[in-house]
Amino acid sequence: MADFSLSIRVWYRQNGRNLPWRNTNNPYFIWLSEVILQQTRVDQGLNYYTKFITNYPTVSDLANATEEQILNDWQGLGYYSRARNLHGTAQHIHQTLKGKFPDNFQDLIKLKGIGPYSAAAISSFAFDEKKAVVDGNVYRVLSRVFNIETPVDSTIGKKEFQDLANELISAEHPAEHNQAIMELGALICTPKAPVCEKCPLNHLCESVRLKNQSERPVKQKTTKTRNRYFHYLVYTWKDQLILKQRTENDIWKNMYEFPLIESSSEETPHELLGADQISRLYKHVLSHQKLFVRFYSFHHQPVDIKEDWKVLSRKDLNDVPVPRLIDRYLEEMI
DNA sequence: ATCCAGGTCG
DNA sequence: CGACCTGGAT
Repeated sequence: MADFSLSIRVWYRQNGRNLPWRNTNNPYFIWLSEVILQQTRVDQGLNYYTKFITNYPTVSDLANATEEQILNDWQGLGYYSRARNLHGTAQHIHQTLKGKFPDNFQDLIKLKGIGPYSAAAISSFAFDEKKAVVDGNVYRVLSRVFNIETPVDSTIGKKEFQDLANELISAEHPAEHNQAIMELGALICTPKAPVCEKCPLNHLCESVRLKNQSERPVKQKTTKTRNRYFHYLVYTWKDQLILKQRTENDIWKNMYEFPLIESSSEETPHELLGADQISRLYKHVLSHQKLFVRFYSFHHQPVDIKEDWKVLSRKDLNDVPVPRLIDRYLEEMI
């Protein structure tokens, strides 16, 4: 199957996008880009990548920042554990590893926030190690070209696809091969309406022959979601308002929100009936939860300000990391 | 309004 | 193996 790698690499040289993280060998920059891109589209990730290499040009800069600063710059990207792990790993590299960035797959995968995909990506892109990446794009390309029905979200499937990817990767050009297969998945072998006419693999693709592209890849899990009912207390007076940090192992850990009453129904809790204003119902969907949210404004100071409440003025809002839901409400409120 | 994509961790 | 977030497509 030397044909596979050569075909996609030739195609990639002609058709690959020119993205900023492809013009560097700096492992720190590549690490940043891979973590940002882990669950994010390129279009959205671009601005964050620029922001991060500007604000934190070296791993030491990242290590010396506060988690709050990093979460704040990460705000809006979602999956905030990525930002917390990024910070923790930067500190680990800066302090324990004395600033020496791990330079091989085995050491990279030990780091918090770096799994098999990212370790393969960084080790191949920055150090030319022959490690095959397997991400969502690769699952799609391989399941179609080889007509594989094993569910990609099963333990057995993960191994099967990783093994196949390992067999296909070019020994001489592992980095280019990895870029090429992912780019093919992103631009040609797309989830819906793949552009098979332009695909360099169409002559050997089993899904093209069988016309079953829409049935690949196979996934088994259907995610269950639960409903939650949030009632936010929005105290505003003069230029001040109150936020509180989420510290539990729950959604949005270490991000800020208004003081919260959570209940088991959409019904307004009685202690909030005296609010000066009640917002519309916001529906906010997460991967495993659907939030039904109302904001209850009080145009005065709270009677007692709890220990863990943070009083701040509106101009300081930019420095506090908040989830998209809170950000959206603030935009509408102001 | 509903559906879907996407790596890592505990 | 279930949980984590958001935005884009339909």
